Amino acid sequence: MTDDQQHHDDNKLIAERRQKLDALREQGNPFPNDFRHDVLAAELQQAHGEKTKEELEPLAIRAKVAGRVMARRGPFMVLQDQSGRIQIYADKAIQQEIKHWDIGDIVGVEGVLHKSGKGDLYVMIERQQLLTKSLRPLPEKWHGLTDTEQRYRQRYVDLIINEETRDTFRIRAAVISGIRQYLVERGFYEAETPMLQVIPGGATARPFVTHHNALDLQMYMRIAPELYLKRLVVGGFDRVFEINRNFRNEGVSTRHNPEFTMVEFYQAYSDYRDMMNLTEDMLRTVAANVLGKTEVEYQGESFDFGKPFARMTVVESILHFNPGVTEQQLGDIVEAREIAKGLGIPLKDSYGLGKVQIEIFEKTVEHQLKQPTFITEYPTEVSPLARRSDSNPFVTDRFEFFVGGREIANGFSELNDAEDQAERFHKQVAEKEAGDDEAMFFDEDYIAALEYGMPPAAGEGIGIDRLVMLFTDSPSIRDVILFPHMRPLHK
RNA sequence: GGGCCGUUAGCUCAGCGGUAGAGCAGUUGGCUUUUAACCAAUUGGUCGAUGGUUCGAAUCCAUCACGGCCCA
Repeated sequence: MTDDQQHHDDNKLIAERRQKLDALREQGNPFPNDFRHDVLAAELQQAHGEKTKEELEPLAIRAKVAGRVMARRGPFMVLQDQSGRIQIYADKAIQQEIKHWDIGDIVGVEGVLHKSGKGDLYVMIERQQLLTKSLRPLPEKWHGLTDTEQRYRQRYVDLIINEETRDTFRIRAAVISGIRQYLVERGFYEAETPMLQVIPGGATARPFVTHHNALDLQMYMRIAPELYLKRLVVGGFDRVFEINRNFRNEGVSTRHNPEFTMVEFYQAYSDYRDMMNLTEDMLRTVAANVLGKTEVEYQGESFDFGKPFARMTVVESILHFNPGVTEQQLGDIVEAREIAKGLGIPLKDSYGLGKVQIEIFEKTVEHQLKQPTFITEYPTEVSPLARRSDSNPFVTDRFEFFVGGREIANGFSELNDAEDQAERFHKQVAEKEAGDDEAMFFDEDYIAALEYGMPPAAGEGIGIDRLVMLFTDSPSIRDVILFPHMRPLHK
């Protein structure tokens, strides 16, 4: 596209700004990079916001601030930097000099800090520099950018204009660093395991398929880091974790994005009960540190991370939320199938009792688990990587964690019996061959690792996105992912 | 994949068969310690796209695109 066409395509607002930029070019480089701020807006507000005008004036505090012009109010402008906002004031002479500044421009300003009659801090401009000309007009100052599609497609605009969006991603960053700090303080090593895998393992899900040209090899985007992290436990990393993306080739919804962030961690010489205790303490700690409290307000409901989390088994929870159902019925494959059919759950012939129970659980219990709740004793049939319960081989030493009716975490005592693991893989392969494209592959090397011996261990994965949704009162997972996936626009 | 809803100025939205509108932003001027600053004037549009119905379509119908919510 030629310059002429480019200019022709601009609307009038952009064309006007482009003319100002052209004028700046004639005077020199319009994109200088020699201004250095020495303080952030929020630092000024925090240090001096409470001072009276009389207290502040004699101090004659000098400040260099830089940021984006967000509003104009007579001789004042509002500057926004990463930390917050500060006003700047231009006398008549300076006003003439900065007449070409537009809302959205990035500027640097130096002067003395003052307080206005109404009690707001401002920097009285002595020297000023336009650092970057903004060519596109920002959305409206009062309503901000509300169009969901544009907020997701142009997140940078959303971040400039909507403070709630900035807050959401600040909290996200704080949650991730809080979890990282919690684990590191307890002796966990952070690891990075392959995102490109030849055998996608560690979960039952449809993977993304890709191709490595040089090796001429079909590869998969990982669906979980689990099997690699447990190889590290075999290798002697008794406490290890990874915070990174998983990819699952599934639909998108308010709760699902094809790539999402998990923290997975493994701890040798511990079991699933230790993991539940750790989870409870970690989430309580992170909530307190990030939110300043342990009650979480979410979409009109309140969830209390301060109280001990409820714990019940899969069967107990089904009985609790289905008063007409008895434990005997749930334990019988024929009767359990009848119950599921009565609930309108489609069943495959291949489903065993454990799978049927979980279908009933997901349909009738999951969405009702509002307050923080651990559900334990998941059937072995649906837990191909978890250790069987010593007292009841039908179930595993596994739990899932729910808040607000959503699964947030999944953990278990690890299966470290190589022969049992091989058998479970064989079952998965049989299911895959029967048409279940979510079933697992047989991972020979993982079996080999277990044959070297993995210490008794437990591990867990926590869905970061869903946790951040809770902590930021976000109704959609897309609100907590900076650049959620969208269909490309044509042309 | 199915159902419902949406797409109009840079942004937020009215208009729902008869000349395309408002607020903010922009431009010009005034004011000059403002707080969604204010006052006056003013610019700005393939009404998502393509077909159709009609004397006449932003408006009704169909198809498509993109998005949202709910369901599978």
